[in-house]
Amino acid sequence: MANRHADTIADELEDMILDGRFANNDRLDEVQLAQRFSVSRTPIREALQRLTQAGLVEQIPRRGAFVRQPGAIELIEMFEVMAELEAASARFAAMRMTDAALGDLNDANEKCLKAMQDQDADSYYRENERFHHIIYAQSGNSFLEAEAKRLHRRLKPFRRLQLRLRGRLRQSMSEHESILEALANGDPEMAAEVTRQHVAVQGEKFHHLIATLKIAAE
Amino acid sequence: MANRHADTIADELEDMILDGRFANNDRLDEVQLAQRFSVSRTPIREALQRLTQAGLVEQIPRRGAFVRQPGAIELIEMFEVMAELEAASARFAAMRMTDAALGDLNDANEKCLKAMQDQDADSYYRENERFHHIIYAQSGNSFLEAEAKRLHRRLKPFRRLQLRLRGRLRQSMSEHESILEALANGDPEMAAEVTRQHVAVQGEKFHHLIATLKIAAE
DNA sequence: GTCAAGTTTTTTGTATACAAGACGTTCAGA
DNA sequence: TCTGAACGTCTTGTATACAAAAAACTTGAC
Repeated sequence: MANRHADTIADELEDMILDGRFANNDRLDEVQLAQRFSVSRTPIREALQRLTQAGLVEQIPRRGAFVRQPGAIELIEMFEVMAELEAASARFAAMRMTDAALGDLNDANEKCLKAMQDQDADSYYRENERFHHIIYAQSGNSFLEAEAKRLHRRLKPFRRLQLRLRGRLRQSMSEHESILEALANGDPEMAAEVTRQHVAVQGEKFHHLIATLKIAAE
Repeated sequence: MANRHADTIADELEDMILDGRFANNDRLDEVQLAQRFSVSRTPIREALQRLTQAGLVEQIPRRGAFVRQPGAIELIEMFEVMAELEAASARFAAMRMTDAALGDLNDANEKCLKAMQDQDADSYYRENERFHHIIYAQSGNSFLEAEAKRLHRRLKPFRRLQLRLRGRLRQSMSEHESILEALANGDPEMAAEVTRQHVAVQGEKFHHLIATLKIAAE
């Protein structure tokens, strides 16, 4: 986007935070990071600014930058919004998408199915992501696509978690089928509703998961 | 958010861009801005980074920062997304909102009506904004509220434009009534649908407006 | 032993200095 | 006159220097 160093540093830090390599409220020391990346504080500060804007970091004046992992409530809220963005994408896609794209979507879904049967988690994630990204793109609304991708990426590590729940994968596949059907039929309302449920249930599953973890921790 | 100078400078520049005080593709010279704000380039650069993240400015490596006014297509896309965010807010609000908030909403709407009768544009804008912000807040989803506010603010100058169209104000008021009714009845689907239309029509009106301007310019 | 005020030490925020890439200009050659 | 390459200037990106504010530590009184 802008400069070379600050740019790549921001990306790396973003990955590190999203991968959970920092605990919540960890302080990101500028000089430490500068040494770690072998640059001065300037590009580090620019990177931290970017992460702050992205909501991954909170900067408190004269205090420093702290990683800001979303809490349970905020995550549920984010899943709710994600469900709406996906539902909107699907509604538009039902009206606007090309036959070629529908073919791609089918392809992604079949590969998802195959990955599930092969117990190939990495492949499943990749194709599942492709499935959803195709829908965003086929909304015919670049702005919506960008917003959906942004939030999708933000939620990525948490989606991974909830997919571990027993039976969730199979259920998810069946939901994909319904989405495909609605899109193929060009039924906007159905596509929106089915997609909303598909994503919303992820949020709920996630909720169950953390509730379970909390109980287990007691 | 972070530091004092860069912060206020970013806000000022944002206002200037949103107010249309810069033409599209205007280059924002760092030293010029630094002199203008009586600071060094450092806080200017931080401000520009923020504006870039907000989508108001495009930074091209080794070339500089350019103001990036959204084109007609992008604006229509943004209105489409705004309609979805508002519809989602309204759907949740229909299920979650308090009686007190419903009263506030009624109050805002009545003041809108009065402002329209008084031809008091400023007052109308203020109360209309309050009306919508109440709905965001009553979605019970802080994340959604924040996203809606962000986009709402971004579209502000363009909403102003389209409201100048003949008869739009009266129509807008009648749409508000429908929204209120759906919310009062606690009907999520109706609230979502009516709200979506209310905002979507703004996008369409805006489209008409620029089409008209284009014709007039020929 | 505890609390508080003063001092030292860190750390952020800003200014300035320096390096390197992009653009414009000029001058030579066809 | 047009093309193109070398030079010079300008601007961005990064490093460093400095100032101010906050945190941490010391010291003294109770």
